[in-house]
Amino acid sequence: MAKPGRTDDDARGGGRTFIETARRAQIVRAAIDTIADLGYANASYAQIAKRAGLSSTGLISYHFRSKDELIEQVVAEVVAAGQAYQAPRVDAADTARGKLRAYIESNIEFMATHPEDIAAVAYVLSALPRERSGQPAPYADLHERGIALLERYMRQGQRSQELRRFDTRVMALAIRAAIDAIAYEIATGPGLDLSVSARELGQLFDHAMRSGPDSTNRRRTR
Amino acid sequence: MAKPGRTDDDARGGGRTFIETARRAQIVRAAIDTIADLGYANASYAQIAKRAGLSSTGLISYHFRSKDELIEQVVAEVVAAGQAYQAPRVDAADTARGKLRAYIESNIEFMATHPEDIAAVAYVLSALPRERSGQPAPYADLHERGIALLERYMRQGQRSQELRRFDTRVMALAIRAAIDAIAYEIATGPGLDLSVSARELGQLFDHAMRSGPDSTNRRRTR
Amino acid sequence: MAKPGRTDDDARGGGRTFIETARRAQIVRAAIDTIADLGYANASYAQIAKRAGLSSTGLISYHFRSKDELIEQVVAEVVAAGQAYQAPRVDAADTARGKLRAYIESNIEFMATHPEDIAAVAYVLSALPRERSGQPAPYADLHERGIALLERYMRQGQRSQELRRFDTRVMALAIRAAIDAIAYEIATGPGLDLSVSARELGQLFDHAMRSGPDSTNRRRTR
Amino acid sequence: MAKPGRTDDDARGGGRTFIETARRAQIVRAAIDTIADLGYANASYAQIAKRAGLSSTGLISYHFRSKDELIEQVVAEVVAAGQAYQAPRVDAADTARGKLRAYIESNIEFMATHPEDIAAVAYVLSALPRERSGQPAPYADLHERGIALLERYMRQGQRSQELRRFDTRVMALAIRAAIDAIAYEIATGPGLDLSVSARELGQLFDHAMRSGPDSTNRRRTR
DNA sequence: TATGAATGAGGATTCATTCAT
DNA sequence: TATGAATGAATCCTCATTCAT
Repeated sequence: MAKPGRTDDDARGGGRTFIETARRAQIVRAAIDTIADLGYANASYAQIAKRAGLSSTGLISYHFRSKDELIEQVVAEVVAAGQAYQAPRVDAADTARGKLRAYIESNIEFMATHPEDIAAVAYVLSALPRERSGQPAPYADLHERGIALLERYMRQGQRSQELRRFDTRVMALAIRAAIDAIAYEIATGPGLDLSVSARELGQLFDHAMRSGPDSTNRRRTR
Repeated sequence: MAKPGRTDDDARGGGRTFIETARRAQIVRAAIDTIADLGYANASYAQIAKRAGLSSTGLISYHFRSKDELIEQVVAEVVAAGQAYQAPRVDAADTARGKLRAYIESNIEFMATHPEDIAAVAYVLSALPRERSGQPAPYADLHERGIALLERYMRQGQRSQELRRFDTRVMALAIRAAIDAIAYEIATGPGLDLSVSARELGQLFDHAMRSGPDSTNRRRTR
Repeated sequence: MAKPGRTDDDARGGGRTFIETARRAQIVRAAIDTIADLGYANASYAQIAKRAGLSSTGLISYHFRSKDELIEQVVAEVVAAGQAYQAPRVDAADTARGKLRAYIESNIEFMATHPEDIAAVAYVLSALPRERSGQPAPYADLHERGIALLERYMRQGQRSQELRRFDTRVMALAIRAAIDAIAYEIATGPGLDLSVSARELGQLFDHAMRSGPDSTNRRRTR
Repeated sequence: MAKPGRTDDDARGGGRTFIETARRAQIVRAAIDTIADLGYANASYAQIAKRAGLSSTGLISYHFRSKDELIEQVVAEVVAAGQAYQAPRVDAADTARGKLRAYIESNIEFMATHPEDIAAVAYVLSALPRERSGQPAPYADLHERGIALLERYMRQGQRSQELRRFDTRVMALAIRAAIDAIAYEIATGPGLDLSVSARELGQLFDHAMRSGPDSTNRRRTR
C-alpha cells in the first residue's frame, strides 16, 4: 500500500514521493509552530492541522505512523538545521579557545534567530519523562553529544595549556545551560541584543576557562 | 457553604480551617511526587489522588478551584522551601563576591537535595506556554526576581571593584542556568558529586567575574 | 480513587457499590441487546450507551476498564444464566441416556427462550480470532467444557451398555452444533416449535447413540 | 469510462475485461486469506491490499463498488468451489440414504481440505447482522438452499421406507450444523482425523435416520 | 488501470469537573 | 468534608471511499 507513514521501511526515505516529502515537511513545520505557540501538551493534531491548513487530522496520521514519529521528526529537523549552521563556524577556528568561543557564539546566533524551532524542541525535551523504567530518556544522547564535544575541546585546550585546569563536565554543562538561557532570553524578551550577548557570553567563559596571567593553576583538590 | 477552593477570597488563606489546610498540603505534596515521577502531562487528578490516598478525584476539585490553582501551589510550595533554605546562607556572607558564591552553592545544595521538588517545578515551568495572548508567562516574575537579586549583588561588587565590568544580566542568566543544569545533573545522573560540583561552579563564576589578577585578588577565607 | 472499572482488584466484586453493580448490569444488558441487534462489529460504545439511556460513552469506560472487560462480562452473564437453568434439569435425570436427553432439551429451551443472549455470545465468540499467535482462542475453554461434559455422560452410558460404541468427541460436537443451530432457528425463524423441536432433537440423538436392539455393536474400526 | 465496480450492469459479469476479471479474483483471494487470518473485523482494505501485493487501497474500491460487494464475492467464490466439489459425489449415489451419506462425507472433506476458505466464510456469515431492518439476512438463501436439498433427499428416503419418520427440518438443520462443527474442528484443532470423522458422522446420522433394525438394514457396500 | 493523496466520520478512551448524597 | 457517579469535550487513530493524475 505504501501509505508512507505506515510502511516499515521508513528508516530510508527511499520511497518518498515529491508531494509526500513536501507534505511531511509542511506538517513538521506546522507542528513546530504549534508547539512553540501552545506548548507540547496543547499541540494536538487538531491544532497542528489547523495551522497547516489541513482539513482533516486524518492526513497527519496518514503521513506519520504515530504522533511519536511526528515529534521525532520535529526534533530531527531542528537539530539538523542547527548543526548545519554551527559546524562550519566551529571548524573555521583553529585553537581550542577559539573553537569553544565559536561554538558558544554560533550556537547563540542560531538559537536566537530560530526562536520557534528552539522553543519547540525545548518543550518537547522537557515534556518527556526523564527516564522510563531503566531505559534512558528518549533524546538523552542529543544532549550528551553536545556536552562530549565541548569537553573534547576543553581537554585539548588544557593539554596545550591554553586553558586552566577545571572539571570539564561541570564547565560544559554550565556553558550549554547558559547558551540555552541567553538564547531563550533574546528570543522572547526584547531586552537583550544578540551580537552583544553572544560576545559577552564568549568572554564570560573565556575568562572562566583561560589560564590566568598569574598562572598558579590551582588543581582541583579532591 | 464556603467551599474553600471556590470562594473568591482565596488569595489569602484567611478562612481556612485546620483540616482544609492539611488536605491542601497533602494534595500538593502528592502532586509534586506525581509530576516528578510521571511528568506534567501524565499527572492526572486520578494519579495524584491515588498517591494522596484519596478515594475520589472530586476531592481535589473541591479543595482547588482548578488544576491551574493546584499547579500554582506546587510551584509556590517549592519556591518557599528553597528560599527558606537559601536566604540565611546568602545573608551570612558579607562581601558581594561572597554572597554570589553563597547563592550559587546553597542553591545547588538545595536543588540537589530536593530532587523531586525540583523535577516537579522543572516539568511545570517548561510545560507552560511561554506567553498566553499578551500576558506574560505565568511564573515569569519568579525567574525575574532571582535574576534581579543576582544583578544587585553584581553591581555592588562592581562598584567596590571586587568584580570586573561585564553585562550583569547576561552573567546572571548564565549563573541561573548553570545552577539549574548542574542541579538537574546531580539529581538524575549519578556521575556528579554534590559538594565538588557546587565548589567547581562557585569557582567557575568567581573566575568569570572577579577583577583581573593584577587587582587585589582577595581569596575567599572560608 | 476506586474508579470501579479501573482498580486492580476487580476479580473480587468486593468493593462494589449497589448503584455501581446496578449500572454495570444495566450496561451489560444494553451491550447484549446491541450486539444481538447490530452484530459485534457495530456494537460501538455509542450504540450501547444509546440503548442504555446513557448520555455519555465515557460512563461505560468509567464502569469497565476496557471494552474487552465489558465483552467478557457479556459472555459471563449469559453463561451463568444458562448454567443456572440447565444444571438442575440435567441432574434430575438418573441414567446416562436420560441426562444426555435432558441436556439437549433443556439447552434448547434456554437458548430458544433467550434469543438475544444467545445471539450476543454467538456474535462475540465468532468474531474473536480463532487463535492468536500460539495462545488458544479467548473463550475456547467454554466450548471445551461443554463438550467434555457430554463425553463424560456418553462414556458412562457406553460402560453401562445403554449406548452403542461411537466416537464420543464427534458425537458431542455434533450434538452441540445441532443444539445451537436448532435454537437459533427457533429464535429467528418462526417456523419451528420449541417443544416439538426439543423432543425431536432428543429423539434424533437417542437413536444415534442407543444400543440398537440388534446389539451387534460394531466397534470403531479405524 | 466503464468503471467496472461502479456501473449498474454488475449483476452479470458481462462487460468485464480479462485483466479486470483477474484483478477481481486476485483481490477476492487476498480477502479470503486476510479474513481467515485476522478475522472479519480486522480485514481492512489496507490489510487486504497488502496481501494482494497492491500498492493502493484505492484499487479495491475501484474494482468493487463497496466493501459489501467484495465480501459478497468472497462468499460466492467459496460456495461455488464447494458445490463444484460436492455435486458429482452426491449425484453418484443412487439411494436416498446413499446420497445423504455422500453429502455429509463430501461436505466434510471439502471443508477440511479448504480451511482458509471455510474460516473466511464462517467469519463473514457470523459477523453479519441476522436481519437488517426487515429484510432477511444477507446470505440466508445460501443456508436455506442447503437445508432444502437435504430435506428433499430425506422425504424421498422416507417414502421409499429407507428412512424412519422424523421431522426433516430438524434433522437437516442438525446435519448441517454438525458438518460445520466437525469441519471446523478438523481445520483448527489437530485432534480429529478427517476420514475417520467423516465416516463417523455419516454413521451417526445413518443411525439417526434409518428405519429400525427390524427393517431390511442394508449395509453400505463401499 | 493504477497510484497515492486526501477526506471526514467514527472508533475507544482519558480527563477535569460537577453534583447529589 | 468526602465520596463516587456522571458528564461531555478532547485525545489519537483507523477506516472506506473519492479524486486528480
